[in-house]
Amino acid sequence: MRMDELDAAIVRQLQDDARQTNRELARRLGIAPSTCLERVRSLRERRVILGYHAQISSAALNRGVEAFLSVRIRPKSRTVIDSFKAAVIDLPEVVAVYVVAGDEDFVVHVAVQDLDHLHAFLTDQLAKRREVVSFRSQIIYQSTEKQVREVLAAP
Amino acid sequence: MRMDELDAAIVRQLQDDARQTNRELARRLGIAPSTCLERVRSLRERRVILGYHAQISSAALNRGVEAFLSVRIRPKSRTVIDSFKAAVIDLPEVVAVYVVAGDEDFVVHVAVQDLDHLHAFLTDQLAKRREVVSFRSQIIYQSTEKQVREVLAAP
DNA sequence: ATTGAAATCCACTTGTA
DNA sequence: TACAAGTGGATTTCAAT
Repeated sequence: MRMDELDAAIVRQLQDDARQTNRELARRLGIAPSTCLERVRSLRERRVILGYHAQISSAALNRGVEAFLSVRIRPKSRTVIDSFKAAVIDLPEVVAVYVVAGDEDFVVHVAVQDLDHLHAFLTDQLAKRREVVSFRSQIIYQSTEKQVREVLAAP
Repeated sequence: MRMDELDAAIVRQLQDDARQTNRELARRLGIAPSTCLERVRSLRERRVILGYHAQISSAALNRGVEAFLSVRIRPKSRTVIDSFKAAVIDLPEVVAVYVVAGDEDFVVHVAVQDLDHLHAFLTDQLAKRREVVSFRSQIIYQSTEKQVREVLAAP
């Protein structure tokens, strides 16, 4: 289950470009294509690589406005938490749901076409729920995402 | 630049699995492989598809603890905003940086090995910066991400 | 585990409508 | 714009180390 330097390099490469050919990947790492293929297969089986996803322009999907909504709910019982999470993730405006510790209980990442739709979502979908005590909005002006590199364990 | 139903279907498929072969993709959509290839190429050229990325298990990368840090800075000048953003994105603990409107100015998504490292990051890296007025932490217990589907424009 | 070689499969181009 | 067929190249398997 442990990752060596080669696994880490493969992971870095595939995070950067998941569609590069196996040959190209092998060449960059200085190993044989068959070895590379076996490594990648193992990483998938060990659930180090969880999947391969195309990154899509939000604007092209007609979702020009994104926001984080930090939501406080009550009561904080498992059933209420689970049902809120399940209901919210199914809404088409929602991109991601995070259960968090802090002032609020959830962070909901939404992506909508414009500010009107954001407002409509807040009032018609979120505020209407009885378990929602309060929420806070953070409209996203810019976002920068990075590759996640392995943290080396102490030797 | 406009997307039709076929483009939307391709985008959905590649969000789900970016490594499926062009033939497989074509078969699912009921079109010829050459047609499919041309469509995908066009989507890349039009910057609808921005890239292809492997999704990696945080735990496998030795980053078992994730958090959102909402940060207030001062002054809110462009130079300070830009330099804070540039400095923070380069820190290895940081996964993503969002410039936001709301109570705070930034949301910083971090992924670290454990709570000790989170605390060290907050005190040694974040709180030390002179432009940081205050911040708020939300530790992520669970996260659920979704596919983003196209919002259809009104006909 | 890693490899080279063989066999299968696919990407990409071209030609046609 | 869509398709079918062809070719060069890639993926994948496997025997050997």
